[in-house]
Amino acid sequence: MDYITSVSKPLLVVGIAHGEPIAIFRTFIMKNVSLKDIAQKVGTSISTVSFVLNGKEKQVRISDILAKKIREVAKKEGYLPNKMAIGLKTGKSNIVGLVVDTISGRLFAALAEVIEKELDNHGYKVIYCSTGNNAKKGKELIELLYQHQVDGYMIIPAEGMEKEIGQLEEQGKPLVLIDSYFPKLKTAHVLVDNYGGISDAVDFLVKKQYKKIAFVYNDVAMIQMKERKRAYQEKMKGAGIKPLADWLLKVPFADAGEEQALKIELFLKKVQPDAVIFAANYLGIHGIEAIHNLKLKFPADIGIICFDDHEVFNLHQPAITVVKQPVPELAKTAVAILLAKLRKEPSSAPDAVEIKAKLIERQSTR
Amino acid sequence: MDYITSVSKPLLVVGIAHGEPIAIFRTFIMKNVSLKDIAQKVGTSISTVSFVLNGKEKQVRISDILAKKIREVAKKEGYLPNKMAIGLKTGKSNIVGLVVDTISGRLFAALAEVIEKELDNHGYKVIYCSTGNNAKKGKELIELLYQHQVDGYMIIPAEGMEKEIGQLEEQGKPLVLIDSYFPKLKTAHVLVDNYGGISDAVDFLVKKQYKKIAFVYNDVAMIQMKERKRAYQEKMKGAGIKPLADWLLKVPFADAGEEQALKIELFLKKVQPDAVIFAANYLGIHGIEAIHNLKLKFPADIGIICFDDHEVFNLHQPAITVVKQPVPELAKTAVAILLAKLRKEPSSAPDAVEIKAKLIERQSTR
DNA sequence: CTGAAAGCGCTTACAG
DNA sequence: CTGAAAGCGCTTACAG
Repeated sequence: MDYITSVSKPLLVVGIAHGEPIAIFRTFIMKNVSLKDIAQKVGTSISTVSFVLNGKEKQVRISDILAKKIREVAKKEGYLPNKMAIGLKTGKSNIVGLVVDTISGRLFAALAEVIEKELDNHGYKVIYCSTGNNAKKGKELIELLYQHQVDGYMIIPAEGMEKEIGQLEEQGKPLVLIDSYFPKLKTAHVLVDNYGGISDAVDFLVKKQYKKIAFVYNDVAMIQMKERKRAYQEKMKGAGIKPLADWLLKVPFADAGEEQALKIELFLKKVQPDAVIFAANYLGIHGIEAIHNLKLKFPADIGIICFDDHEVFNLHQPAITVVKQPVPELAKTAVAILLAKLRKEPSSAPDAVEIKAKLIERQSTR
Repeated sequence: MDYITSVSKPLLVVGIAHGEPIAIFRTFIMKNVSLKDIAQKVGTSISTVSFVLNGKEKQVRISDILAKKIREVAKKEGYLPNKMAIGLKTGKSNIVGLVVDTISGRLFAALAEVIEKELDNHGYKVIYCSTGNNAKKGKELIELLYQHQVDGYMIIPAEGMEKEIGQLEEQGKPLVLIDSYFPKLKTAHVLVDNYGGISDAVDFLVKKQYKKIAFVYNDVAMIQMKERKRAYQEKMKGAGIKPLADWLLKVPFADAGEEQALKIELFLKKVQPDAVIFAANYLGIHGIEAIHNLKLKFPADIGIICFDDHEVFNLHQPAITVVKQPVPELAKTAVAILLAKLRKEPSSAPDAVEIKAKLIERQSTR
């Protein structure tokens, strides 16, 4: 590790706040203060303290003086309830588990921000976990969340998670899937209108007189990708163009980035399409790399359009035309469904929602 | 919501797995099976079951037959230990809390992936939380993690979290800061060599004969940004160039993206530097927008260099020269420090590490 | 070799 | 108006 430039070993710091008098910190120090401690200090019982601190003093008719005293002491001592104990007792955690495929994906980042904010407004915290599209990890994570008594689940499902998701459902756990679902299960889900999005892309390219339109997708055998592919094939046929088998390129999801770019490069070189649809944003990114490497220019040499937007596409010169997923709407809708389930409301809203994607024309098509 | 395209209300699914016989699911169903249940089924005591399931059968000399039986029943019943109960009893959760500023940032995404994998190898799961650079939220999140008996903390500190971080330290909680730290506290931390990184950038530009080098930074009053600014000022002076006050632009972190781009645009228009250093990657992204809007070309009209890499910079044409943070090394080092603390090892490694950044020349400078 | 019992920190009927 | 007590599901000395 010749990387390390400068190191220093800090002093052992015990109870000292550098530059600050220790007394100030003492007041706010987080100790393991329990209800028992407070009860003793105040000279009352644990139950009374619990009632007051949970705002149930009126129901149980505890005197204002006592209640006030209890609150004061709790504050002074810096009481923080032990969530483990509460969870064990009540079976509730006020936590929602969000399971995603990869944490570095754009979809996740955009989703997470909205979901965290929305759920926070309702008193729920979010735990994130990522499966890396690995079935075993997915199973483990769901079990882990289950063991931690998570109240609700939001899952971007991956291959191989069908069984665990089915089990959560059987248990009646509040659960909503995002971005995909398993057709065999009737789990609540919200996702983009994949079929419609790719249909729009094909229509758009056909109207622009593109003829040889290629389609680059991945090997994730989930409904969202299947729908995109189906839309491509049906719409092409509808336009009177029969796409040859070799106009389609399936890039393994697990391949390294450079490997994917290389495969796309070879594909484009061989097939020489006049336009390409990339069925996922990361494929589009690798596609741009490939096109750069081939020294092709777009839209002059080739037209491109990508399903799902990304910062890169907007900033690129020329900017890339995309089919944009309404990610904030997806997130909000999913949260709304989950909240209804958490509240055990007779969900008035539909439990299976598709939201339209929107084609945004930029400069990567003629 | 005219966005909604098609909706359908699934059947109520209770104990039915569509297309699969119910019996198959029954076997694996996640019930709330407890030690007590297993003890009853086997006809032994809770403690014996606990010992066996925790692999302590040898220590306590439980007969192989009994142990085997217990394991069988546990498996058949789908026993999953209640982590709340374990946590309450042991005070351990096997969870590490990772607190970041924003979850959609590149730094977070790259860090999270490495951290999750490394900690997973050691039996720890990760909970992510984001503060949105809001001091109040930061405080709440640390408290929340504390209440959930998290075993260790990895924190990208933001302004206003000093007190809580000091408290964690006083409590002797395993804790390591990433990307920044508070000079007054001696908390373990690992970050990039900010001073060296910007120094290299200035040297590089000076060597390329740039004279009027501007510096765009933000108002986050944390050490990492202060160091970057200090490096700019000192190195410019060292090169015999006295940067005027108006060569520096401080962009409020809280501003919306377009607002930031606009401020940078006006700044560049007014100051007309021949090169700009952007002190954070998102500033560079807004800077590129601004430069596009001004119809300037780089490197012809202006040279640019950005602290911290981003997908956008590599894919942009021309690609942007950057000072790259060694994010995986940061993450690995931080995890190593934290693990030592979790194991209560007399940390042999240094507790304060700076890792060198690396200048990557691309095409945005002449 | 195995079990009864205490206790982690809470909540919440129940009794007074 | 307030307190004693049971119990959530575990772990772990302790006793036999």
